Amino acid sequence: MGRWEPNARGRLAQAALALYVEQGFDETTVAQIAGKAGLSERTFFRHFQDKREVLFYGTEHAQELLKKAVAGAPPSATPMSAVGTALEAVGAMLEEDPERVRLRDAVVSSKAELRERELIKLAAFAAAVAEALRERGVREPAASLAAEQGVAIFKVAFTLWVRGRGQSLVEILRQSMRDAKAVIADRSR
Amino acid sequence: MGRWEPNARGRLAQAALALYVEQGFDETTVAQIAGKAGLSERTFFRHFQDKREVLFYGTEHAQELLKKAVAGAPPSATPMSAVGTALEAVGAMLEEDPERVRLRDAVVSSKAELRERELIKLAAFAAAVAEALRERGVREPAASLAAEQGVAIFKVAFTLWVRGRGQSLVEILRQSMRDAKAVIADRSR
DNA sequence: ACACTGATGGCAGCAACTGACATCAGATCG
DNA sequence: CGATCTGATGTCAGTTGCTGCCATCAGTGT
Repeated sequence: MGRWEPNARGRLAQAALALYVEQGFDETTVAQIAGKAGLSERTFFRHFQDKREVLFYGTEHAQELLKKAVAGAPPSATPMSAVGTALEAVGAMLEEDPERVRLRDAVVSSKAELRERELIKLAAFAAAVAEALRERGVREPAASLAAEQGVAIFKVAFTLWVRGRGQSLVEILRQSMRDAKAVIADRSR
Repeated sequence: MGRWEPNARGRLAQAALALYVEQGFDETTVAQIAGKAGLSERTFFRHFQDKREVLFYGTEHAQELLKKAVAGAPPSATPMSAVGTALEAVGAMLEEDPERVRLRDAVVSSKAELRERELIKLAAFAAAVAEALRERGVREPAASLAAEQGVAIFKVAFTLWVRGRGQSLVEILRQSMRDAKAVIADRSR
């Protein structure tokens, strides 16, 4: 498969993040991003459906990780514990490059349209997890509930991690899961 | 407070829903909506930030309902039970005009951009509930967790209701909360 | 050399959205 | 009752995200 300059998508994503951080999302034009990546505006839209989507390059990978982790959990595992280990796997992945994650999060958090896109990615995660659970024999609505609960816990833990200092995301995740259990079991005031 | 024709916002929302249902979201132009409501395109954007936002007219009301229900729960109520009754209140409200809710849901579900907007509204609900819980003295992260869990349960229950037949939303909500408890307590396979 | 395929660029065009300015209905005041 | 003031609306121009269409160019296989 012949190419011109390799990894056009990656170059676009990198250029976009840099420009969004530098001058803001609204103030950045797609033409600028494309130019910085050495491509035309038209080509940008061949690689990303949106001006926003470019910030979520790599998301599919995390989703695959989730599905495989759920599928690979021991048969004895309960739905919630399978989801828990899957979330920890994603958490560990994010901790490999925390600076980049925080930078991206700062951009995303600054604009409502970007938060929207993030939420739909999380919803897709939940759907993928629910499907993986169903393939393990978990029935509805337990599958969807476990998946949604897991993602909800992840959201809270991730926020704590980003806004906090140094503490390990995986640790925060484990603690949040314990807290969630207590809350939903009405063992909390 | 003088007006020309009263309730411009409501007229725009109604016209928009009708056109979105009739000819689809993408095929409908803002100028058409404005025209149908007897207003100009520019004025549409004075009432709604977006072409999408018009579908979520009335959301603030539901959010107020949520906050008041949480605030009004008896002091002895646990966070999760306070959230539960608040969700039931919203569920009951939706059941007052099920046809309209289903119609709106059909439009929203048909387009990713609209689902995005819906998700951010739900996130706003969660944030409002968490705040109301904090004002009851619930600490973090229990407040956020209870709120997020509640919204996650609501999402699942609402989907079951819309896709199902006749069954009461409030009933489905109650059952889903029981299911969620079992799932997260690992009492489910 | 030749055609073939897939990635790219260029261009035209629509529609969403914004800013600036004029205008008009109705309330308030003298 | 008329002048004025305020807020909602209309008009117009302009930017930009995004799409369709067609030409072109890099690299592959024949």
